[in-house]
Amino acid sequence: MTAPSTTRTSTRLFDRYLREQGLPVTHQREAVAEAVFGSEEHLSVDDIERALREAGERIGKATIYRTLDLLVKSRLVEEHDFGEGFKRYEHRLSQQPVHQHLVCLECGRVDEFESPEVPAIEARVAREFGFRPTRHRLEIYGLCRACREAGHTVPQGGLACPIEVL
Amino acid sequence: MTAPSTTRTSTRLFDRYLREQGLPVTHQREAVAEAVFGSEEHLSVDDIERALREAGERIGKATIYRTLDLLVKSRLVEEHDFGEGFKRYEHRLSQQPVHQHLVCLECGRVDEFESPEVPAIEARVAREFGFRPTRHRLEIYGLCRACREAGHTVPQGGLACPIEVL
DNA sequence: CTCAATGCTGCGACCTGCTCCCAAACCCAG
DNA sequence: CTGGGTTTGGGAGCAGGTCGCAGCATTGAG
Repeated sequence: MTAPSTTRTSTRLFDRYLREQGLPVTHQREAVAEAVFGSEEHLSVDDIERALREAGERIGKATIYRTLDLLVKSRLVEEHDFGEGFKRYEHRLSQQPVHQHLVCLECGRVDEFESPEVPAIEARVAREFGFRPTRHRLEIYGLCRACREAGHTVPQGGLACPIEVL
Repeated sequence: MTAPSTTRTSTRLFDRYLREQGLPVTHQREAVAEAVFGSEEHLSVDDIERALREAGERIGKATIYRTLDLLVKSRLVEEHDFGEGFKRYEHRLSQQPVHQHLVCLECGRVDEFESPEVPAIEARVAREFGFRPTRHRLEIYGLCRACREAGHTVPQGGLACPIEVL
């Protein structure tokens, strides 16, 4: 694993968080943090385990899960669930703090986009429902350019228009 | 289970779908369909099993899952994943065909709202990324009015503003 | 620097949601 | 009604994720 200076610096931020919380700064925690900060992808736990193994680290999966919880609590890392049956993790440094996701149903590629409309939607809903929003997610699923140009299609095959069929 | 006429009518639609696909219309399939069409909630598989048991039906869970797949394929039912570790199912009759969700982090209550902004967002993203959208989800998580008034808060406790701390 | 106390680690057992397998039951065309 | 292909059900199996505990690393006090 290449560890450019930004990765190290990010890990220091996590170290600081741990100390602020009175938690021990352990080698394992730093290794997991480096793995996450060292990638710009949306990593599965499996990806993280593999990266650690390739870096020569031997860390139990329980520890990986526990450390990811801490990283999420520290707000340095965001947890995502794209409905694949497992979670993905993405660090929040060097990226727009708020962004939405574009998920390709064919190849699994995830792109990010900004949506300035969302805060207004949140505000309107908060007013109408007396709801206090803390976070949101907007995901668009479909075919990315590459898969579309490769001729892939998303299977549908349901009723043409179920509600009007009656 | 009370089965008002709309529920029955919905089940007929499903029967029609099955016949169109050359699939047998079985008692079990109709019972699962009735359970889903008979509720306005966002049902977990557990909810559905319970409803069937209360209705005196004894149906294996494999059959429930298989039937839910068919209901989703027929487009009469929508599948949701609110990040709880399991799926929820909601029928699509007698409701606005496109709507977004408001999920309370305290009590799990799910409300629905419309968001006319979303189609424009989809169109913009399609243009910018060469992406062909097929579906989307917009979910806002937070505290519903009742939980807010009951004094609940959502725990946060991370770095105040991690990125600027450096 | 040393040591004790605190709390982390890692292993494996466990849990949960969900899928697979196959004999027996069922649907439905003829 | 009968035959043949499909579905069903119950349990085993699978994958992601959590838990419990003995042993050990980190930390802060002295």
